[in-house]
Order: sequence, then structure tokens, then C-alpha cells
Amino acid sequence: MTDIYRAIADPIRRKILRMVSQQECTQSDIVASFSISQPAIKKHLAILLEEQLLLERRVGKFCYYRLNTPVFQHEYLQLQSELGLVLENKLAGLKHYLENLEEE
Amino acid sequence: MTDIYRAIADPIRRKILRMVSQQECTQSDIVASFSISQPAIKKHLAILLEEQLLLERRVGKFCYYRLNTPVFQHEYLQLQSELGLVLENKLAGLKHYLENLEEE
DNA sequence: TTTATATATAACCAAATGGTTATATGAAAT
DNA sequence: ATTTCATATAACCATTTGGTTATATATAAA
Repeated sequence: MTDIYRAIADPIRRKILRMVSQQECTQSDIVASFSISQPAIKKHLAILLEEQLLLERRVGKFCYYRLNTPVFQHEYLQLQSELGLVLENKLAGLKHYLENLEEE
Repeated sequence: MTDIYRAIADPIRRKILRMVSQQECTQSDIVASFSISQPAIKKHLAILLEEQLLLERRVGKFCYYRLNTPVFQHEYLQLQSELGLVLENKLAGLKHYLENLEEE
């Protein structure tokens, strides 16, 4: 369901994740820290919300965003185990190669 | 230069990375392990090559692909430190909150 | 009550993504 | 020499991405 790879594909979204992980931010806080338009930021927020990495809270005319920490943590762990495999495979392949040197 | 986030955005590309990390594969090995067309695989390979996460070697009519381990390792470490920050910030924010409880 | 501010949404655009089919090229095997 | 197999490339298509401007709506402040 949650596609963290899609969420983190854009550097603006990665920066938003870092911002809201430090503290809750309103949409205009976020808009102010980039040089793109408010609707463009809105679309990035929509993707992060869609992937459930952000939570929003409405207070009057303000909209506060914060990290959905449990989901982010879970998805990030999954990512690490998926990508970690790539390097582990490499090591396993090397190990196998070394162990079978004499047989060639 | 290398955009690992782009490279890993697609599940097919992630599986290719895992495959070639275990051992060198020809393009047709790779094509055989998916149910999409050869040109579609070719495009995924082109993206992985463009992002320098793969190396290719030509032997006769075969094209062998392998992981560009140093680049992958480096880029993956960078990714981890960038995304790791998100969770560290969260913890730092919590720590700060706890330390300043009495002052409110 | 008017005005200013925060957010939402629509319409548009260019480029990238992820796939297809058809076909060309080049090397190996019969 | 012909056929077969691996790879490359072209042309096409739909969808997504990442942006824009213009405008609407809703709340807060003057």
C-alpha cells in the first residue's frame, strides 16, 4: 500500500519529511522554505499523505503537518532490508567465490 | 549526479539490482525472470546504467550486467544518512520536549 | 464589514515513466 | 549460407510527475 520509494523519489519531498520530523509545520511554513508555488507544494504534500507518511491536523485556517512516525519507521526498515540484501548478496557471492577457489 | 532514489523507485529495477548483485546476468537472463517485454527491461537497464549502479560487459552477442558495488554502496550510505535524519530528528524533538516539560 | 491570509482547486503544460509492437542488427550455430 | 538467438532501436501510447497561473473558499484581523 504505502510506497515509500515513490514518496522519497523527489528531493523536495525528502526535505519536507525532514522538516516535519523536527516539528509540526503549517503548509505556509513549508511553502515559505521553498521557491516553488503553493499549489506545487500542495501536490507534494498530497503524495506524502497518499503514501501515509504524513498526518495533517486542521486548526482554523491553518493546516499542520507532522511525520507519521510509525509508518515511516516501518517502511524505512523494510526499505533497508530490501536494499541491504543487495550488498549482502554481493558479499555472499564473494564468499562463495573465495571458498571455491581451489576447485577451479 | 547518481540519483539512487530514481533508480530504486521501480520494483522491477530493485529486483534487477538484487539479481545482478548475486551474480552477473545477461540481458536475456533478466528478461526471462520478468513478464514484461525485452525493450521494457532494456529501458530499466538504461536507467540503472545512467545512474551508474550497473556495469555492462559485452561478450560476443551477450551483454553481461553486474552491480557497480562501490557506487551502490556509497549512494546507499548517503540515502541512509539522509533518511536516518528523519527519525533522529523525531527523537531529538521528543528529547527536547521531555527536557522542557517543567518549563511550561 | 472589509481586508488580508491560509488553503484548495481547476486548467494547463512539458517532460519523464513504463509499457507495447514491429523491426533492425550482429553473432553463433546448423 | 541460412537460420536462430541476443540485443538494439524506433514509433507509439497512456499515465504520472512536477511545475505554472488564476481563482475560489474559508478563517482571522483591521
